[in-house]
Amino acid sequence: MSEIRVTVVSPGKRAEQTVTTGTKTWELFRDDPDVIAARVGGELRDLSYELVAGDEASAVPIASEDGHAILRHSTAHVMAQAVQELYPEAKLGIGPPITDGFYYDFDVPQPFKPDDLVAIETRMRKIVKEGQRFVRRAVSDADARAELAAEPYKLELIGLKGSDANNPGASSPDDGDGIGVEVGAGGLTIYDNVRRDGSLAWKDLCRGPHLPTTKRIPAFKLMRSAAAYWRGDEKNPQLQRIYGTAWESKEALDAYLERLEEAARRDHRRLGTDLDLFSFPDEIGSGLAIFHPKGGVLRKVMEDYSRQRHVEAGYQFVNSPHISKAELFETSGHLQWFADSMYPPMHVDAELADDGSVGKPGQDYYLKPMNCPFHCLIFRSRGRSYRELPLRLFEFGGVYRYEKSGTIHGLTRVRGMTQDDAHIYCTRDQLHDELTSLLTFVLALLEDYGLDDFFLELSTRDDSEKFIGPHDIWEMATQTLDQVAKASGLELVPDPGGAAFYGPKISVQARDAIGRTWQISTIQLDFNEPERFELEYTAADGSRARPVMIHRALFGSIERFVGVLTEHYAGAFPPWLAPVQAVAIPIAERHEDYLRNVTVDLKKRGIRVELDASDERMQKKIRNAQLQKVPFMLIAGDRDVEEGAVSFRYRDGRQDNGVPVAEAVSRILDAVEQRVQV
RNA sequence: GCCGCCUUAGCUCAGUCGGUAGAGCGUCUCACUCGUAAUGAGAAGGUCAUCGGUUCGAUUCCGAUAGGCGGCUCCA
Repeated sequence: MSEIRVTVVSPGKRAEQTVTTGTKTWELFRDDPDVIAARVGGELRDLSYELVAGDEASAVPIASEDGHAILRHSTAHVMAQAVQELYPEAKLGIGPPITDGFYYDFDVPQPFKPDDLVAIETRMRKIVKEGQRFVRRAVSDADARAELAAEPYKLELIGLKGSDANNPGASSPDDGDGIGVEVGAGGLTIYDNVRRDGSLAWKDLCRGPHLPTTKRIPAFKLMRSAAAYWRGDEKNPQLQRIYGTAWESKEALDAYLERLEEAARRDHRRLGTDLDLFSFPDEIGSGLAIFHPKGGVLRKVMEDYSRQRHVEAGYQFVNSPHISKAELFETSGHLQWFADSMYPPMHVDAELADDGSVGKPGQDYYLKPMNCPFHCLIFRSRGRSYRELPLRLFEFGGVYRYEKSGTIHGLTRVRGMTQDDAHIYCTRDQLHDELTSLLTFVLALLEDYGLDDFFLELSTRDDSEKFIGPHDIWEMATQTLDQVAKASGLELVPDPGGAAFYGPKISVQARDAIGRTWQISTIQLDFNEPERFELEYTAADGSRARPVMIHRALFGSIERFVGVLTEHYAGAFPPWLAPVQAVAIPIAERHEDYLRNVTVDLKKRGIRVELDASDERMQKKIRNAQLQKVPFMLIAGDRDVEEGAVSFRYRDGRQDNGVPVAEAVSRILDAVEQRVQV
């Protein structure tokens, strides 16, 4: 038996160690029960990994990011075993860890019902209790095929892995489709689940690594089941997916569940009702919102401020109708590409002659899904000079899209919306500067709204045939977007192949209360419509040239932005946006007149203030204002009236007593003008 | 669009193993005039989403439609 040198790496420390050959990784970390795996030479390994000379190993604690992923992946295996024990006909899809949990897909004859999940969870607890070991075993492709002959989806994955050699981009371990979790870049491995008596309980094609045993799963819970298309493709069969979560302790699991409940409390759909902002009456139709007075004032403030900023940024304001003849959308191309997601046409003016023959053919009118064709017509309405460029046309344009029913979601995915839409026509030479200033404009505006939980996504073309337009402008525009985005210091997520067919795009992706992302701002180049509308301007040398067109929306849609902002602030909007900025609360009825004067003064200064003269006790009035998340409460009783003061209460419970009325007024005005949160 | 689940008062939800329904909050009325998150009493309010079927009888069982929720796909 010989000896080898290995290095144990821990934060800020490297310790060389001599061990005998055949030493397993777990022996390095035997003193720490929280260690469930190791990173050896950059690769995650099981604790049963046999060390070789020169290995550098660091511990992976269960509560780390890697540790969570391993724990959840292992829990997914336990779930799959439980499912196949209970439903032997179930075929395995994939089962990767995801943010805060894991899922596993199954092809089963009957979708899972809520009771099934309870049964599966019970069976999982039994498997955990059994303390089955996860045992890694390398297999050849041929052996894997033989062993997994009954698992058609696994066989397909093995086939995909084979094709990877020729097509590295097909499915790498890191492209987020979960397939890499099953089949790594190297040779295939199978993990056996082995009972304490040595018998084989279950096995799965898997890259690993895993926990040493199922006993090391401290806390887990199955969350829900849902259908998912195999390999994410609508044309493939739908599998039944079960989502679950797993944590290093019962406490961590409870904290996570509490976090979900907290998120539900900030859900804009709930707050929309609680704060009386908006609603979706069934009578109107799915995805069509009405804004109540408080939501209306929120929108008005947003729109007013947006208009002001657009004036400053050199935009011109235009308007266009909500409907148009089909011809316009044939010219723009929208009908060819997006007819399915447009509301069907209104056929008008058709007349039949007495003999039943067509007298007058009539016209098809469509609700507009986009504002750009109208703006192109404005550009084309007369001859344009290079001196007018960049021409920036802005409109709060109402558009309607017949989104698939299953995608409708509160204000964040609607069928009728208002875009803060503008189209910029410029020369190629102006493109770089225009994109640069645009992105600065976008980010500044988002900052004004206090939004900070977002990232940028750069959608570019790939080599496929679907993209049109000159390569050099694609390249230049993509580079410009990339440079400007990187200079912003924000996370920039590449989205290769995600561009629209007619141009590259940069978008701002905001996260909602439970982490779903929604596109808000977008800046998009369009090499298509100037062509289709034959847009031209006269250049300095008298020649005719085609402008480049930029689509851009900052809120994206006002509706979605209201939804995102509502969740961002959990309904506690900063004073400048708050539907009601201050409530005056008299301690007794005799203090009403005094406070009424204060509110009159505030209203004159443009503050949205209400006097609560209801028949309630003042404690109840404070509670009501608190629940409505009103930023400021001005409370007055005998002492305040005597002193010409108010008790100035913030919605977080802070309070300053005896604040002179003038100071109270200026505090409110300042907060509103500075657009600060309080 | 696909899969599953759901729809009872303005809101949040009980309930009826098939015999047409309750609570809390909110609303209205009255009393109380109160010092920092719920004063008390009373009243009104529901064709149990809609339509069809089964049944002596349907809010309850079945089907369809609409709407919602969670995913998947999609998102110009």
